[in-house]
Amino acid sequence: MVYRIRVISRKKRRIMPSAYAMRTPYGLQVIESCLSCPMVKDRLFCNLPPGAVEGLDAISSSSTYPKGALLFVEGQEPRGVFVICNGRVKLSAGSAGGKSLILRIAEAGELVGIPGTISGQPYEVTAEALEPIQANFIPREEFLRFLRTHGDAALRVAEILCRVYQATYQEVKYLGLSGSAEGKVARFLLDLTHSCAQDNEPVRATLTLTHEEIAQMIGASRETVTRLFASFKKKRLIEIHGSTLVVKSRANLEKLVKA
Amino acid sequence: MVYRIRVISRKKRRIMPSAYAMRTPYGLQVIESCLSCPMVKDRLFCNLPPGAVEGLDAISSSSTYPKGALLFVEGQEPRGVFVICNGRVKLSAGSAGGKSLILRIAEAGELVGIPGTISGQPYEVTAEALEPIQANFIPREEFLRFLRTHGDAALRVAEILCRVYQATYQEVKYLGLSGSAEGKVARFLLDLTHSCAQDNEPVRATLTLTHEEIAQMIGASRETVTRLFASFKKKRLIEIHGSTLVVKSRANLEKLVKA
DNA sequence: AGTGCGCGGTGATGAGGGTCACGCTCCCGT
DNA sequence: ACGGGAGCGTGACCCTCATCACCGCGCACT
Repeated sequence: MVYRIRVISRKKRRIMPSAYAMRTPYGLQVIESCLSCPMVKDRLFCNLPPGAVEGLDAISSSSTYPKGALLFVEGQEPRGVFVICNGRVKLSAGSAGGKSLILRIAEAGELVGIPGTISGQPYEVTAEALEPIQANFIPREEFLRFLRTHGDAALRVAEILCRVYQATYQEVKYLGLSGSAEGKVARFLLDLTHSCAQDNEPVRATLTLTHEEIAQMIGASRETVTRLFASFKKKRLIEIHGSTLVVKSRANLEKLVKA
Repeated sequence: MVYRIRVISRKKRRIMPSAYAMRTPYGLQVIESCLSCPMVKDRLFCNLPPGAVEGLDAISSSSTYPKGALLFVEGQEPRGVFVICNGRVKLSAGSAGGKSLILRIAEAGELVGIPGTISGQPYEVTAEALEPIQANFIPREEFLRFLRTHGDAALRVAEILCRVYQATYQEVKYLGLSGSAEGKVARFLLDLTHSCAQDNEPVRATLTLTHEEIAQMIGASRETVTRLFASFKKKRLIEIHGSTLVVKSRANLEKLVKA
């Protein structure tokens, strides 16, 4: 049950989604404010009264980070909140003993560091850029002041917090409710292809995480993940070609989750 | 790894904290509104502008529930939010297969069911009264309308959501980061006596949960909890007299957590 | 080309802990 | 008084999975 971090160093990522690739050198500010760029997932602050978005723009500053950069680390005093413009950010928790657990992967449009920023408690997780990313930073005090004067934005933030909570809750179900490692991997694969609804059609997805990272997400060892992937392939449940994953039978995977 | 529910029926609780004991028959409304009664932990809606609390009073209705009553169950459409006036409420998640996992125990003054109410997603957990309780219910629509018109209350709700998130995050650390069952139980005991700060003085606490429930909180089997309690007693780390627990050495327990 | 490193794949091994199967002690209801 | 049920205690068994120790591959350097 001990998931030691085998490698501490920055990982070279083999798969680099070209959409996110940053051609600019580190530190160069490319977009003035990405609050105005399309927020793919959350659309956090749209539908706000006129003036609100401008107010946000005024207090936020955009910058880029190289792969492996740490936006903040566990236990740090909360400085503020980050809005991810593009790229993905890994949120993980460590423990004394070198174990590490990935809570979620934040994607473009998501907020990172809100719980700490709202509550004033130290950041509970460590945020690391999985790729070169661009993000907006909003300092805590300014953000809180903004929320106090824009009640509807506060409600929006509450909704976002719900989503963060939901993700964490998912993690709990991973770790606690799926009895076997087999069930966890199965559930992970189902979550990956969650968006595609049809039940028994083969579903494609892109596997952007290493076995090691998957292991840290579901609370298992790297070897177990490798072995179970092999086992699933043998059972014709999945296929893997390069970095694309094909789920052949969602129904059968679901059976494994329940078992 | 399968924590089957051995017993489904309502449990008779041996320890009944007299402070919470309801002398009134089920259904009788005792206090008109408990929003005005002391909110021990959260003090949720104090410091709000005049009129706000009254507005909340107007849309909330108080009632009592017997031990074992379900405020809501997992998967249900969110009807609204509950404010616990006294008594404790168990929030748990089940899985197909009879497994069950306790996420947290909500106490007097806490809100129950907020994530669902805010986000509109079905309740993710089941809320069951551990004792006869009294609670205020605020319907979803009214609550949202109230938040929209009272921005500062929305911010307060965001803070409360943070706390809910924190609790869930704790749970994740239980399940994922503490390698052995021994570590989990040790961490649980430390959390129990969390408030008492001194490090090596014996600390007293009241054990209100059964071994089975503790097992469900930390993701272990009932037998393991029993065995580890015995082991800790043998190692002079703790003592148990009736329902009171004495932690002799927090420092040594902390060593076990790290291991 | 050579070398290093990150990553995936696999076998052997062992222990931790889940499960089953009991027995015991309270406490409650009748 | 006497079930009966809920909760605790404990022994035996055995399966899962973490761990260690390898190897091979491919990419990115210089």
